[in-house]
Amino acid sequence: MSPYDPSAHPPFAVTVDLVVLTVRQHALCALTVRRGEPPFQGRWALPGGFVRPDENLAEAAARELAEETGLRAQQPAPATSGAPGPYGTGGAHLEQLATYGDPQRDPRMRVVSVAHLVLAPDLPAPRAGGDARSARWAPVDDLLQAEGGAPEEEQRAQLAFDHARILADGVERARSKIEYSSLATAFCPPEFTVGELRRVYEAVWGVALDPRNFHRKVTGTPGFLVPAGGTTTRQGGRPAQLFRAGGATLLNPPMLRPEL
Amino acid sequence: MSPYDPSAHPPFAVTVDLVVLTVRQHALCALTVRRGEPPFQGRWALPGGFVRPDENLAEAAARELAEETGLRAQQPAPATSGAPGPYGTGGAHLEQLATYGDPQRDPRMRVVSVAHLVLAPDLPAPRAGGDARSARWAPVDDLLQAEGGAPEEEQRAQLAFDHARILADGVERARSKIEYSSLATAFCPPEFTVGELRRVYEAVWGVALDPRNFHRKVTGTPGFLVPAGGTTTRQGGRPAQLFRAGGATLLNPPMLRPEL
DNA sequence: GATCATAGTCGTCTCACTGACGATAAACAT
DNA sequence: ATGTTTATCGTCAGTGAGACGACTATGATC
Repeated sequence: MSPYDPSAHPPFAVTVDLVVLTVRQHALCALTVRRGEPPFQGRWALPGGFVRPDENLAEAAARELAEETGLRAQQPAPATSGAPGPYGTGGAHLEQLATYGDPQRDPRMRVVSVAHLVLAPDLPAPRAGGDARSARWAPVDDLLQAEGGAPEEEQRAQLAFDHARILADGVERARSKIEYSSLATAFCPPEFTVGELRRVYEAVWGVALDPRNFHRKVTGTPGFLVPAGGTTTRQGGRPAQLFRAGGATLLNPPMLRPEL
Repeated sequence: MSPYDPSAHPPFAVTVDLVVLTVRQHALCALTVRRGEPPFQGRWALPGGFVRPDENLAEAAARELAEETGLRAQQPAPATSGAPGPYGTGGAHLEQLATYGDPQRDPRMRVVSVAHLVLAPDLPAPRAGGDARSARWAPVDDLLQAEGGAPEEEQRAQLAFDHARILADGVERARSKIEYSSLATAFCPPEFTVGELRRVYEAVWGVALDPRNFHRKVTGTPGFLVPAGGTTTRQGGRPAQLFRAGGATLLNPPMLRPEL
């Protein structure tokens, strides 16, 4: 077989799917949209859509993100290559996750989907997308525990296509990445307190962390947090110092996730 | 725009490219093949090829690996999904790396390439592929330092397409992954000594490690290494105990890569 | 207004682990 | 016999994390 023979390549559709995560009310939540047409009509799915001929994968993901959530998505910085990696999206973090291309993953045709991971602060309004499809935030625990041999009720809660696995992979990526990077700040507003950042870690990992050790760790890591100058009392209790994300992206040594 | 409209999707070609790494003579090397046709005729490139209609991405990568290197590639275990992750390939480790889909990355048509990373022990014969293309192992340092504004000689050494970036991403993945996983054993034969494993780390990271601390670390991590029962003197010096890779895949705490 | 609840911040102690490095062991080369 | 090479065991000091005590500053409640 000769590689790159244009007449030989089978027809593929290429899409981007989005795992958009945020932390709301102490729970890690993912954005889901309700499907308006078969297959999986009425079921929830991850937002996504086709890659257009003139855009790269990151641009397609940013465009879909803007269309589905209204999240302002700045263009991926240099865009000189299709390489993965984080690109700024006006507050939200966007990076390529993985690609899913099982022949049977879409019953209608051969679809290869390049999944992207988005980490966003809790949005003021979880508005639906411009194309009138309804959207909602759902706790990832609810979305994922519906897997396995389950009664009919849970059947309806299951995500369409292979989106449950994509979501699981995205959640795992987020869980491991906040260990060794400053990515947890992507879940926070521009200014936040140490306690708010700690609650992000607790929600993403599903564990309780010691406030004192956490405070020592994050304030003691150079470049992780920079004081923003004010204090806030929005959490109740003693006023807390406000911080902004520092320039450092890598945490060394990493934040340790408690066992079990 | 209606998602999943079959008539609306532009024609994409989907390929897999392979970053095949091994350690030979104290250097991290990558497998490259010489291109026999334009564009980039005569230049070196990463092995790869089209995904066939009836195979998933992992299967396509394993098939290309077998075709280009003769490496026996077992079928990815359950293959119930197109999800990324390691699958056994008869000694060599195979995992999805990232996907590259810039509109201009191939001058002939829109090609989306799902790159995979393969870690293999030093092969007895670096044989060329079945399709008569010449193949060779090249130190990744040579392949990557050819980047940047360089004289004409280095121009010829540069990899075709965006393969230099794909290779760089694969090398970085390997470098970081041996920190917190037992993946370095994928570069070793079934039975190996602590010193051989240390030389793998030294070659991949490009640093010198203290033999005594390294020995303490790897033998003290439960499940990392299991004694194979014999000794060998193939490295000269005092005979060394032979080990096999243990069941543990995650190293906790991780092996620390020295600064700079 | 005193008390309580809540949350933030600073310290202390101990243990695990790492990096630096000394010392010994078992092979081969000369 | 002696030196060289590589493997393996031990020691010691410093860093950082987990456990947890103590104190502080706010709002809520009696």
